[in-house]
Amino acid sequence: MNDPSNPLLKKFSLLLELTDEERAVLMALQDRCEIIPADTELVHINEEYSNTFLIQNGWAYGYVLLADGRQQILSFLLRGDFIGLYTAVFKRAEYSVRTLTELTVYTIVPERIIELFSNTPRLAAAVCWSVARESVILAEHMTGIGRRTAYERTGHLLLELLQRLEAVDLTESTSYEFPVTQHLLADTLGLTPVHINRTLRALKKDGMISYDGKRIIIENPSRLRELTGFDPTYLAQTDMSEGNE
Amino acid sequence: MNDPSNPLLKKFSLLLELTDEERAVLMALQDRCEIIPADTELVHINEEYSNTFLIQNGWAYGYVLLADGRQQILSFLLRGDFIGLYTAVFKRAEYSVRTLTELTVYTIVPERIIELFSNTPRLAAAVCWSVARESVILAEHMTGIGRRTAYERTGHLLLELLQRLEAVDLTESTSYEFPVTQHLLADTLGLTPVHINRTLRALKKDGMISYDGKRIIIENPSRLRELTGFDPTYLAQTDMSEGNE
DNA sequence: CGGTGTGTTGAAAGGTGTCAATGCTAGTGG
DNA sequence: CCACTAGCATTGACACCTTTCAACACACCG
Repeated sequence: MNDPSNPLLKKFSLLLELTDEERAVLMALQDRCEIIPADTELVHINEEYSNTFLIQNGWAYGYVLLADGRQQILSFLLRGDFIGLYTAVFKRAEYSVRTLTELTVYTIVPERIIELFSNTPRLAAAVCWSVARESVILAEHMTGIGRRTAYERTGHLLLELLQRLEAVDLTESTSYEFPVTQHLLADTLGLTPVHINRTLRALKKDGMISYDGKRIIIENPSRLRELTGFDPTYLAQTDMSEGNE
Repeated sequence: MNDPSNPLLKKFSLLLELTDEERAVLMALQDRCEIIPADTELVHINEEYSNTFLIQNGWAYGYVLLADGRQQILSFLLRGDFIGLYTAVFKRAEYSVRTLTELTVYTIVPERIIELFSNTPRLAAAVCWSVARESVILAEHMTGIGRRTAYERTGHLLLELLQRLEAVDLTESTSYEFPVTQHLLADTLGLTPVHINRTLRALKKDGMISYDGKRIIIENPSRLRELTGFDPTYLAQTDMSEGNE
């Protein structure tokens, strides 16, 4: 019951000192473990939520589709991230979510999340924190797309992913597996696949990264941080309001 | 105590049927009414939150500043919107907030918000809903900046504002006061002031809007909705999960 | 009345998009 | 084991949207 490797316990432990009761509630929240194939739609925009998941392994992404086929990737979802958490507060999904790789998830019974609010206020606050954090990451991506050059925002995203993957032990030094196609990367950064390709090559040529199609190596993290104005503050996972601890 | 014109009661009433006790708690949340001059910094990024407000009148905006002076406006905050709500979950501000016009606000004691989580779970869920809604609007702006043309995203924003202002009785038919400078509009939409100017003129020339520098009139809402792919679903204020009602 | 902020306009430069062709790799089936 | 295919990455030429730079008009205000 106190399995320290459990992703949900680990995630929430960063935010607050969990009591035994809270640990028990969190463990009970997690139903069963499931494997979902790559490229599967998990949440469909405007439809009623059916499931909530916590990612154990693999990548997924949230996105919005425009009428003419253009799409915008809103977020990459990694180990420890929730999928469909909004089920706790919204009736219908506000955007779609799709698996990128094969995904190992813990399924979560949505009703249990709602019960959190009644019975364990500190955990409710932590859920609220998760929702808010998503919004912070969105804000950062938005300033990227709106005000950074292609070069800056591409580097910025790669650094963000390094940081987030590091927090869940999916990096090796400054490299990580990167299952994102350039087309998807383009839809994330508001560029075209062709231009993403050129930008990646520019990053390679400048000695900032290596990339063989499967794995990203950040060759010169500190220089890249300078060039892209990357400030990891927004990713901090330990700054929950003390009033809830 | 049951003042139906109170903005906070009105806001939350849309989400759930408030009990008398909940009404009382919400009223007690609101401390005093205050007037803040235009162009005042209310929340400073990375600093500890000092205040939470609920807007009664006037405009404010959230923004992020890059090192070299570039800035991205993240959101416009209107009547009924919270400022610094994140104080409930974050220790430090994730972005700055500044008044655009003179602002009439209700001040809210942050500690009281935290108490909400312990004592009135349904209100806690409503706060969480507010946080989530912000994230939904951010997502929509992001797809705008990332995947829509200057013309589309400008029209889209003007339609969004029409819809949001309508919900708080600040429109006259399809027109509303618009205190945003073109420079600020540029920083919102990821464009330059010059190009915003040209885009607004194009919208005027096409008979979509009128604009005299102070007031926007949407001349042809349905056509503009078509042209910009505006789907107001994401702004709905009545779709909180039933589990919390 | 001059200063400052805002809006407007034109010309030119440049970043990014579009179009199109080629190469590469993995998977499939004969 | 070898075509064959499909998807993705790569590259070049060119077009175009948006930016940059610059100048001017206008309103507000001390």
